[in-house]
Amino acid sequence: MTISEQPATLRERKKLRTRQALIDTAVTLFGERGFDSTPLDALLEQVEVSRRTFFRNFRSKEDVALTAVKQLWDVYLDVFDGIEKSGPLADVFLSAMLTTLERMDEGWYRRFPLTLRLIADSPALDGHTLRHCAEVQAEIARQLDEQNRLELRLLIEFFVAAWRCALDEWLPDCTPGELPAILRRVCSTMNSALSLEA
Amino acid sequence: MTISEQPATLRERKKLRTRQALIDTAVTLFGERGFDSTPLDALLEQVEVSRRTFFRNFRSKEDVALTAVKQLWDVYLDVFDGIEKSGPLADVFLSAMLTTLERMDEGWYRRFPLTLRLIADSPALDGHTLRHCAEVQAEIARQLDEQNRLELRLLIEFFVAAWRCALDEWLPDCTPGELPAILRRVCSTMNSALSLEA
DNA sequence: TTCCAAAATGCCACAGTGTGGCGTTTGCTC
DNA sequence: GAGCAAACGCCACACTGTGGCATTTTGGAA
Repeated sequence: MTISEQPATLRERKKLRTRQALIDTAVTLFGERGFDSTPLDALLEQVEVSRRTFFRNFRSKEDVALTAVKQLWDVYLDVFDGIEKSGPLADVFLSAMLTTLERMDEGWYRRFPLTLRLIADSPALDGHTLRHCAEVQAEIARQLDEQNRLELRLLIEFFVAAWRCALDEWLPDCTPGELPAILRRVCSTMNSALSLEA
Repeated sequence: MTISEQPATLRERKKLRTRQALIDTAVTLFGERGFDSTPLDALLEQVEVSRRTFFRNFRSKEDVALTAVKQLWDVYLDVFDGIEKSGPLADVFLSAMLTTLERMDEGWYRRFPLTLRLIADSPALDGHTLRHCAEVQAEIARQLDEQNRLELRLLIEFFVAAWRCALDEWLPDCTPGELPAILRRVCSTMNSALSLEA
């Protein structure tokens, strides 16, 4: 599961409920009417919250649409933090992602493909996602801070690139069980990609 | 040189002059006062053009700030289109960029470092740049359309990642002559990065 | 030189996003 | 039930980006 904490107080539960309603409604609504062509007010009206409350929960319109992506990387950073780092780092990055994928719940596997399609259709969302990936990469590098800064930085870039490639291959079907296999295949292709001939 | 065409007609020269004034003023003004905290009106007032004319020349506030980046990739795509593709593709990508760097003029080498600093300070600009890189990558892939789609896609991702790493290493000094050497060094590190151990 | 058509510009109004102030409601605690 | 703090809704505002329309400027041709 991503996060299954049960907040004791009623107030926090209520707050979480509207937050979740905003997330769910956003993905479906933007999916139906398009992200760019759907005013934020349409979402607020449907969930029945004021703009003020929305912006207390999310930084931007893009933020709420990309919640599934952020959740994934949050879990990834958590998994990566607790994983044993030995052997080839590329394998560590990969197995951390495989573990992460196992932790995500069914709700996430429903929302994530929808989010990917939103991203594919909206340059603004794509830019936001890439920027978020960059932040995650910086965070990973911070955790590993070693001497081979350049090689480490490159490897992180390569892995995230492989992940995005895997998502592109997964996008048409989006069968949850196939994603790990696709990611493995893409990662095993990395070496031969570097020596590709024209 | 990037583009040194002399438009015959006075009208086009005038238009290019205001366009160039917008570009130059934007980089310096945003550099002084920050991209996010500088209203577009400040730029328009300084160059003495209306908002309407600005948006006929540029798609957005980010667009004008990132002109140097777009110019680079425009030249790169042009160089890459005419280059001989033989041997390791990674070398082809690298030499195309080296040729591109030789083609850029002094004005560009003055604006480009300023632009890089703007990007480093503004997440919005960073997102726009990454998105633009993605479009360039898609264009390169389109030119090469072969059978090994996955390996090709990965290699392109890796090269652009290496380029961004090189820029990060170059950013502190920004000595124009050092960039090719840095890029060569980063590219030669790609192989060992993949086999990095924890 | 003069006149016309096209292009470029400026002005105005509007939609949409995001922020801050401020009063009001709601839930927590005693 | 009373007091308190958190969350909320309403309002006004700044900024970005778009479209309509009148005006000026320029290129070209009579």
